Amino acid sequence: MSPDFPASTVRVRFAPSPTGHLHVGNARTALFNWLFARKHGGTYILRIEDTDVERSEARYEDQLIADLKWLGLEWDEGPDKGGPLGPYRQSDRMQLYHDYAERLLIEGKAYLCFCKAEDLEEERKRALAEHRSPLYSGKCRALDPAESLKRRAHGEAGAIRLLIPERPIRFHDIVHGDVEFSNEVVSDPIIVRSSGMPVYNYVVVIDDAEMKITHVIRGDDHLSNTPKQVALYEALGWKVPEFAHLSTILGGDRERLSKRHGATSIANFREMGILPEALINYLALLGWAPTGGTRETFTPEELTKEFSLERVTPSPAVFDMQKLYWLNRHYIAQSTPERIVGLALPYFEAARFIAPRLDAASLNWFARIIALLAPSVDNLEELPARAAMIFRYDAKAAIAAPENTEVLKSEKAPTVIGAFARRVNAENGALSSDRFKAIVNEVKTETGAKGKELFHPIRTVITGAHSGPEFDKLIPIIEEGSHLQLPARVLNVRERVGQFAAAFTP
RNA sequence: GGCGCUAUCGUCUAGGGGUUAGGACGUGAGAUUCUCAAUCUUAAAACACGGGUUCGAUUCCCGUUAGCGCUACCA
Repeated sequence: MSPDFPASTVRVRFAPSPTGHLHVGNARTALFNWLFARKHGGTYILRIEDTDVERSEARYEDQLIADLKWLGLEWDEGPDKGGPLGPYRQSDRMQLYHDYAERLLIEGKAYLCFCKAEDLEEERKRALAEHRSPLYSGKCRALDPAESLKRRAHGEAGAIRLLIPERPIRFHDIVHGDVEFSNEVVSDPIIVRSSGMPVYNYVVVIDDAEMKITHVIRGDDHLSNTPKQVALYEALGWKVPEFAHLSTILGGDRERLSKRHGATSIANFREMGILPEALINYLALLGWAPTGGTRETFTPEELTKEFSLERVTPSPAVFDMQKLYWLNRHYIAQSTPERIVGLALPYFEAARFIAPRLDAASLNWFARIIALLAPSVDNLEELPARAAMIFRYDAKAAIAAPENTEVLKSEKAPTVIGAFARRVNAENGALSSDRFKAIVNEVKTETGAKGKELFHPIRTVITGAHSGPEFDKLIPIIEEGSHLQLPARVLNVRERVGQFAAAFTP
């Protein structure tokens, strides 16, 4: 905890650009801001940074808000909620940026620059080619301010540049410690484009200061921008906030996590059936560890209690899907069965295994399938594939499947299948799991097959695969399913055996 | 190119001037099960390299290397 900021005054913000889906890096930044605010009884603000008009879209803002809410990271002030220091969308704050820029101009802390963008680009390229730093020459720095103002009044378009003082810029970062940049590498940055549109590094300072942000917690891709921003705070005579720059999240190849690494947006994880508490828990462990470093599972409340920015690691972290899955399995097991059933339903509807709005009997039956399969999946999206052998049965495909050839070509397979089929056909009514067991025992005695050589062929006949869930629970589910109204009728055991026997020629 | 940030098992990390360098995921083995998955038990697995400082360095300092970021009238 920072001694400079009494608990009640802590104000932090998450400030995404609505230019795409919320991805894991941003979500982790949002989470750490949220945790820090909650921990200190502070205020958590959502601000939309839409100054890049070409890339910003309203639909992304809605998506962002939906993703954040799904994660449970509710904010206290924001564009949808309002608050005392709004508006919370940068496109609604243009007058403010304009006013402060004029003030800086009048006070001589900034100056007008009439250099052409093409010329600057040319200069830049030349500097790079000659292995020099591509810094602004400072040409317009020498212009007479009064003269510049006059030129602007006459319609000449000019950008506004901040005057960087001739001394090193220092600031403190909670995760990186003291950081120092030479003023020579900053060079007078443009704060307002010649079009009148202010740039990010400028508006972020105006907004953070106006919104009384005490701790700027964001990705470390902004670390190199921070000296510009600190210079701006100082030019405006404002208190510089505390910074905490969070490390980058990388993919398995140690490159910055991106779409080609697979699922990276929060929406992706939700769609694949990752529970929000699992994702929150995983994200918290990416770059942070509790005191002692031996505990892995935390509810959001527990995280709030344990969290501290001082324990955030500065080094980049590789995203590990397997560990996320492990946490997801943990939270699936912790969840109520009703919740998992509710979350699983849409996947089965999409697979056309069930129709929307199940009747009570079907729902009850469905819940038993989920109870049987959910404990062993990484995510909910895997469920329909695991349950497919209940809903669909294709004897010919099972016989043709390469992974079954070893089982079906085994010495005892034909006799086991024959003996099993004969007995199942002799049964009347639904096959109970006790009757099933008795039949298997009789087949065992008759054929002398036991263990895998007995069960693998039987399992293949019933499910089309030689591995799967326990028969004890599976047999009743299949039998009862055959009486339900479903998009495609579930075949009972006898029907399966019949179809298999008809198609099977040893 | 310049500047900055980073460096403990494959991965996420704890730790810290003297430790059997701890935990977790994953991996291997065993248990359980007809089987697969899950689960439980268990094992293997790390201080990037080179110089200092020190009685002693993985830990502190400096370099090297590597990775990443910034270097825009993008955010």
